[in-house]
Amino acid sequence: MIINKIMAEKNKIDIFPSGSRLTNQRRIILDYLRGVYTHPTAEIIYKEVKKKLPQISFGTVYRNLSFLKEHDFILELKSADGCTHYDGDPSDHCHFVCMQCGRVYDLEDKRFKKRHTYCEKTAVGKICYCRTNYYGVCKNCKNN
Amino acid sequence: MIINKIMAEKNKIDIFPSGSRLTNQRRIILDYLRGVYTHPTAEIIYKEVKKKLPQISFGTVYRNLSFLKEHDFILELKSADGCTHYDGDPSDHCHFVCMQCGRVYDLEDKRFKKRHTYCEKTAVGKICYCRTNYYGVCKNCKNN
DNA sequence: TTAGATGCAAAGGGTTTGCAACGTC
DNA sequence: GACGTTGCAAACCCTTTGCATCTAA
Repeated sequence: MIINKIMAEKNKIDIFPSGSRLTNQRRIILDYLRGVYTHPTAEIIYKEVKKKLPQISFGTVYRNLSFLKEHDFILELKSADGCTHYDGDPSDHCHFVCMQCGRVYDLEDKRFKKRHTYCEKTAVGKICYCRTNYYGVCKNCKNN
Repeated sequence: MIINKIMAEKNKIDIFPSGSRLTNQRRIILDYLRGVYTHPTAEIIYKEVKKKLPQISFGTVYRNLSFLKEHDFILELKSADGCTHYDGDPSDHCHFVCMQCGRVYDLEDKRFKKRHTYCEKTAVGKICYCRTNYYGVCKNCKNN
C-alpha cells in the first residue's frame, strides 16, 4: 500500500486498489482533505463536501475516510477532544494538538522532525511506525 | 498540579486538591491503576474495581478517571481501538500500541526515551508537553 | 452486466449527565 | 451540617451498519 503513496507523490496520480471504484464522493473528499491545512473532523468534512454534493450522507463520508485511511491516502488522528481528525497528508510528520479547542496543526519546523528508527524490535513487539503529538494552547485560543 | 506528582513520588502520599474528597471509590480506582502494568480501558477498570466495590457504577468510574487525569495522577491514552486507555503512571514515557488488539504497553527501553524539548514556542502555539506512540503488532497477537 | 458504492435511517458503543441519596470533612 | 460524591438510568454523541438503489468499470 506504500506503493500508492509513492505513485501519488511521484506521478501526481492516485492508484486506487483494483476492485475499488473512484466515485465522485471519494474524489471530492480526498481533494478537500488535500486542499486544507487544518485537520478536519468527519463532521466538518461532511459539511464542506455537502456544498459540492448536497446529497452526500454521513455514512458515505465515514466509509470513504475509512477506505482512504486503509489505503494510506490519508491519516487518522485521535484527538483529545473526542473526535477523530483527518489529515490529507499521509507523510511522516508531527502534530500540534490544542488542549483547549482540540484543533490539530502540522508542525513543519525542523526541530520537530522525527528522529526515530523504524521496524525496531522491542520487548513487547515489532514497531512499524510511530507518531508524536505535541500538546499546548494554540495561538487562536490564546488570543481569545 | 505538578506538585501532586512530585509529592506523591517523594513522600509516597497523595495530595488531593482541597475541596475534593478521598472516597473509597477514588482510592481503589487509583490503587488499581497503579498496580497494573497494562493500560486498561474504563470498562476493564469498572469490572476489576467492582470486585472490591460491587455497588460501583460506570458513572463513578468515569467521573473519577476524569478527576484523576485532571489532577495529573493518571494519564489518558487515546488508542486506535476507539477506547480510551488509562495509565496509572503519569511520568513521561512512551507507549507501544498494538494495531491488532488495541492494547497499550509501556516502552521502558532507553532507545525510546524522549529527546524532546519542552515549552518551546512554535508557529502555531507554545508546547506544554508531547507524547509519542509506537505502533506495531504485539507479541501476544503475533503468536495467535 | 455486476459488484462496489451510495443514501437513508436506525442501531451501536463508549462516555456524560441529572437527580436524589449518601458520606466525607 | 454542608457540599462533594455516588448509583442509577437516561441521554449524548460520534461512528457503524443493513438494505434497497445506483453507478463505475
